[in-house]
Amino acid sequence: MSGFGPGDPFLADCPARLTVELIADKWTAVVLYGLSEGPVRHGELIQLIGGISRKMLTQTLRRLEAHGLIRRHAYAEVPPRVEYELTPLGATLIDPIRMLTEWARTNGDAVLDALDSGPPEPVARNG
Amino acid sequence: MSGFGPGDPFLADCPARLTVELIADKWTAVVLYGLSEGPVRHGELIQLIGGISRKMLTQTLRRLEAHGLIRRHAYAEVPPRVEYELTPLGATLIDPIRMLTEWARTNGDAVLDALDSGPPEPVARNG
DNA sequence: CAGCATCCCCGCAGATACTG
DNA sequence: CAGTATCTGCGGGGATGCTG
Repeated sequence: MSGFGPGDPFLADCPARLTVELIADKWTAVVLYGLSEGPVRHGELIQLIGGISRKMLTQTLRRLEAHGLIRRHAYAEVPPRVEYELTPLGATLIDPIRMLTEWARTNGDAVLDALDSGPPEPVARNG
Repeated sequence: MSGFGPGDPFLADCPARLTVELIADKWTAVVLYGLSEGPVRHGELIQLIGGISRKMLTQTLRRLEAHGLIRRHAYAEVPPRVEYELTPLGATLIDPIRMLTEWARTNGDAVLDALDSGPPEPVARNG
């Protein structure tokens, strides 16, 4: 069993794990998606996304910037204006992310139904 | 700006957020991927994935089961044998996940390069 | 407006030991 | 072998206040 090769994505210390851990964050995908239509300001993202704190947003943006997925543009104005936009590299991640949203749109209800249907066994799973 | 509609995926309290938060977990995608080729035992997953603790694996499996993405099969044998497999619903998530791995395979190096290139500004981002 | 620093708490996740 | 229970720590992440 396990037809996975040693260099197979995802398992063990393969390159794909990097990406997963990059995406496997509450906000990463959401932020990237928020930038998918062009440059957006910090404050706009806050409202657009909804539910994210300034701290988490900045943190996420910094990480994405460090990973080369987005670019930061600070304009020397008052009041300050800072825009973020996808890099070409970052833009390539939008498609995969969009697939996730498509999946959600299609199967979201099914997941919710499963959740409602209640846990198979209340407790005591041994044996 | 923001050509996103109110019901648009990802932003605010849209359905896609459910999926993101489902996937936005260190192990969810990895476990699903591990099951993508057929039923796998608990212990096999541990070794296959590498780095996950029994506790986290069980926890992840339970959640996926609750969400209707995987199914649990416990065989009344000694020693006990338990297999997990994707449900049809869960199987539909493999494609999106695979896209992520494809992306990683293609762009993983670019991300690592960006990381090495160092942070744009060492410190003091204000202004 | 954007961002950093600080404080603080809750929960994730590892380690360990026990049961069926 | 599979799973649970308990303890513990570390860090994620919110709230707040200050700076440019």
